[in-house]
Amino acid sequence: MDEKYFPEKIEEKWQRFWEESGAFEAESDASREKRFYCLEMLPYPSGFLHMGHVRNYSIGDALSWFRRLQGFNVLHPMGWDSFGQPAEQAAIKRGVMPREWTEKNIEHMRGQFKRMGFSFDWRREVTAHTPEYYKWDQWFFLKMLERGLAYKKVSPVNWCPAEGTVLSNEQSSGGVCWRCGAAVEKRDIEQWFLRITDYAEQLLEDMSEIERGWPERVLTMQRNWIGKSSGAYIDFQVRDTDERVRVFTTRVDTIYGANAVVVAPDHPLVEHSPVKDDVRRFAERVRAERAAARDPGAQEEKEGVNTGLLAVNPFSGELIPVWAGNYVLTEYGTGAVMSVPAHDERDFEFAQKYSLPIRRVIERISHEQPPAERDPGVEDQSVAMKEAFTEYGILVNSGDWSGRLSEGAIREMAEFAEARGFGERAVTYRLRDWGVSRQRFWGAPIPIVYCDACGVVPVPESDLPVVLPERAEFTGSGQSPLAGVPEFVNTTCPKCGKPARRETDTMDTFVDSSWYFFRYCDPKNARAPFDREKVAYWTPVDQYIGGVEHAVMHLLYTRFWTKFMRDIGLINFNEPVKRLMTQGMVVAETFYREGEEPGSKVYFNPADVDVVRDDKGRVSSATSTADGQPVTVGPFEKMGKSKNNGVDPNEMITAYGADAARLFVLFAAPVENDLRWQEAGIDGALRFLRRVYSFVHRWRESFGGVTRDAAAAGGFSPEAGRLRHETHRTIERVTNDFEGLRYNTAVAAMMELSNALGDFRVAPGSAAPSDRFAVRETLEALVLMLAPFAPHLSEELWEALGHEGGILRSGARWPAFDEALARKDEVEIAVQVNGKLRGRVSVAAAATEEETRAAALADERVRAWTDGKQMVKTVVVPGRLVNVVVKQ
RNA sequence: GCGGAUGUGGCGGAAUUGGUAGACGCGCUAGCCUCAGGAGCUAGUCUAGGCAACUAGGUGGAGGUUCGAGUCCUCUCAUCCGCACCA
Repeated sequence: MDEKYFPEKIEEKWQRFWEESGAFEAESDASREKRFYCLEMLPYPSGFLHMGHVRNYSIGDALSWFRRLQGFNVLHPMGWDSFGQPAEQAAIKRGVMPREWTEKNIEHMRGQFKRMGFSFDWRREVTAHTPEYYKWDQWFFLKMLERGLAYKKVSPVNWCPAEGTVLSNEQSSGGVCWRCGAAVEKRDIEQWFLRITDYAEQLLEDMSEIERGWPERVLTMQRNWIGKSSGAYIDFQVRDTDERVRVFTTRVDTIYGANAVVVAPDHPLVEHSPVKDDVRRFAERVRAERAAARDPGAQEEKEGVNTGLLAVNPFSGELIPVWAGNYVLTEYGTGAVMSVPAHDERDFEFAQKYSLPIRRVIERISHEQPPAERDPGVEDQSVAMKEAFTEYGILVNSGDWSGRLSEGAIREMAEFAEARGFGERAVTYRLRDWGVSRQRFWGAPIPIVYCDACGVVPVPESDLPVVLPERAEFTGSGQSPLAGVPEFVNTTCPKCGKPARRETDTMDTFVDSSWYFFRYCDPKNARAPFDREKVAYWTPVDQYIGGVEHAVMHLLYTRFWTKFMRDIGLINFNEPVKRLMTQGMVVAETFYREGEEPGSKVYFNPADVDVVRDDKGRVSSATSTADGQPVTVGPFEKMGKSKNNGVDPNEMITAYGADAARLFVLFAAPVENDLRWQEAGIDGALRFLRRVYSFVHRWRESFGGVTRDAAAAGGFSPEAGRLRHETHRTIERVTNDFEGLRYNTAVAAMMELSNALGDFRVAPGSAAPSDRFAVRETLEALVLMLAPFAPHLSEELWEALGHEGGILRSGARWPAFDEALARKDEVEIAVQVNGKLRGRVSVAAAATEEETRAAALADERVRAWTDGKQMVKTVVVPGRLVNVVVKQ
C-alpha cells in the first residue's frame, strides 16, 4: 500500500481485476431468490460521455453495489440506443457512413464508462443498430400487424420544399428548415402507426400498480398526456343533406344553449357547404399560418367562417348555423363541437367576435359560484354576460330538462340520445396512435413489401431481419436515402414471387428503447427476442433511473410494449418498472460578455475564469484568465455547448479520479434535484477519500491478531465505546438512506463517522486491543459502505485490511448494525421554559418520564427561569425534551 | 390560463415527520506546518449586542392552531416545471 492515495494507479488496477475476474457478471439462477434488476436509461452514442451520464450511471451503480453487498443477484447491464438522426447528420456533413460513425462513438464511450469503473455486465451489451437486435424490432412489428395493432394511414409530416426532405419537429422549429431556412410545409404521406390508443384505458388503470414507486409528477404527466375525457357524442342532422354531424361534448346538459355547430376547417362536412370555396380558402389560410412560425406560447386568435349549412339541435329541434372555426381540432374528439357560449370560455370568445347570440341555460345553485348575470325576460344574454359560466348548476330554458342538476342531466341526456338513436355516451382520449414511420436511413427497416398483385405483404418471419444496406447516398436533399438503394428496394413478393418493392420507411428509435431491457436478460438469443424463463427471473425492473425528459414518450411506449408482450404471452405482468427515479439536470455557472451583435453573448468556460469573492464567500466578480478583463457572472444553467459551461468527465477523472467524481455527484445534492457542478466541490470529495485512505494506512499494521474476544475481555474505553456507537449508528443511517436513494445524506453520515475517527486520539502503536478492535470495526464498515460510491478505493482498502480476492468474492457483506450499540445509553435532553430553549441535561436513555422531568427541573440554568414562578405544567417527550410551562 | 412542485446561512443542502434549526460539504477568516503549493493540520463561521457566560431575533411574507411550528391550517408573494384552444 502506498503512503499516499494515487487514484489513477488504484483505479486502473481494480478495473483490470474486475474485468479479468468477471466480478459483475450475473446469471439467472432459480436457486437465488434474492435478485435485483437495476437499470439506467441507455445512452445515445453521441461520442462523448457528459456529466448527465456520469450522474445517471453513478446513481445506478451505487445501488447495484449496495444490493450485491446485501447478497442480491444483481443484473446491471448497459447498451446503446444507436439508431437515430445524428449518425445520419454526420453522414451528410462529413461523408462518414452512419454505422462507422456510430461504432466508433460506441467504442470511445465504452472506454469512458470503463474508466468510470461502472459495474456493468458488459457481456450483455445490447446495440440497437445491429441486425441481431433490430431483427426483433421487426418481429414485434409483424406481431403487431397480425393483431391489427399496426396499420397505415395518411398523416402529415414536416416537409422542406427546397431540399425535398422530411424534417423532424426539432428540425423545423420556427417553421423554417434548420439547414436551408426555407419555409416548412405540411405534407400528407402514408405512414405506419401502432394502436397504442387501444391500450389507453389500461395505461391509465395500471398506474395504480406503480403509484408507490413512481414519482407523482411523472404519473400526472402521463395522465394528462392520455387525457381521458368522458362525455357524449351527439349527432346533428344537417338540413337539406343526408349528412349528420357528430360532436363530442362533456356538457350535454348545456345543449339547449348551443348557438352553432363549429367544425374543424378541414372537416369533411365542408364539402356540402354552399360556400365551400370560401371555407377552403379559410382552411388553407389556417393551415399556412400554423405551418409558419408558431411561437411557443402564442395562441391564435379565434376565427371562423359560416359554412351556410344549418344543423338541427336534436334536443330542441332548433336550427343553428354550422361554422368552421380554427379553434376546433381535427385530431381531437370528432373534429366538431357544439358551441355553447354561455358555458364555455372558447365558445364565448368566438360568439363575441362574430356577434352570435348567447343563451344562458345553467344557473348557479350555490352562493360560492359567481353570481348570475342575466337580463330577465330576454333570451339573448350577449350583453349581460361578461364571461362564460362553466360550472355545474341547475338547468334552465332547457325544455323538459329544466330544473335538473348538471350531474344527473349529463348522464341521462346521453342515455336519452342513445335511446333515440342520435347519440351515445362516449369516452375520448387525447392520446393518439404512435406514428412509427421515419423517412430515414438510420433505423430498423419496416418489414413490409409492396406487390402490385398482392398489395401490402408482411415479410415472413423466416426472412428476418430485413437488413439495412451498408451504404446509401446522403446528399441531404432528394428522397429518403433507402429509396435510392435499388438492391434494397427491389425484391420479390413473398407471396407470389413476382418483383416487388420494399417499404423504405424505418422505425422510430423509441421502438428500440421500448423493450431493450428485456433483451438484456438474454442478449444473444437468435431464436426469439428473449427466453421467457430468463426474463421471468429478472423482470420486472426493480429500479429504473433516468432523466425526467423521458417521463412521457419513452416511459409510456415501454409500458405499452410491455402490455403487448403480455398479450402475446411473452411475459405475465402489466408493468415493466416497479420503481422509477428521475434525476435532476447537471447545471454549471455561466460567464459571458456582450457580443458584437446587440443582445448576443460570448460565453466563457468556467475553467477559463477567475472568480473573486468577498469575505463572506459571495461571488463578487469574475475575470477572464486569458486577458484579465471582467466577465459577467450569469446564472446556473444546464451544462452544454451553447453556454460553454460543460465539463468533460475525462478531465475530471484525470485530475481527481473516477471515485472522487462519483462521490461528488452523489453527495452534492439529492438525486432528484438539479446538481450544481462546482469544481471546488469535487476537491472536498477527494479530501474525504484521502482521509479515509490515510486512516487505513496508519492503522492497518496494528490490526494483526485482534479478535473480538480479546477485545471484549478488556472492555472498551469510553472513547472506544463512543466510536463504536458512531459506527453502528452510521451503518443504520446509511442503510436506511440507501433504501430511499438518499445518497447525499448517506455520504454525510460517512463523513461524520470519519470525523469521529479523527477525534479518536489514540496512536496505533499505543492502542489497547479493544481500541484496535473498535478502529478496525469502524474502518471495515466504512470501507464497505464506501464501495458503492468509490469502488476502486474501497477495493484497495479492503485488500489493505487483509482481505483477498476482491470485495465481492471475499464474501464481504453490507455491514449489519447492532441495535444496542446504535442507541446511546446517555441522551441529551433539551429543556425549554415556555417553549424557549433554556438548558440541556443528560439523562440515561432508558430514563422514565419522571426521572427526565426531575433532571430537567433540577438544572441550574432552568431554575433561573422557573424559580419563583408558578408552574402550570411540564411536557416530557422521552429521549428528546422537556418543556416547562410557567405563568409569567 | 390550467395543473404540479419548491421557497431554510454567502452556496449545495440537513432536520428522526409537531420536539435542541442550520448536520455534512463548499466557500470564507485566523493560526500551525512548509521545498510558500490549488497540499496537510487546528480553530472559527445564521444575524445583532457582549471579552465571555449569555441575551434577543431568525426557515419568502402576514395571520392562525399548539405547551411547542421549518414541519399542520388560511391568505399572500416569488421561482421552477409540465400542459396549453382537448370541447
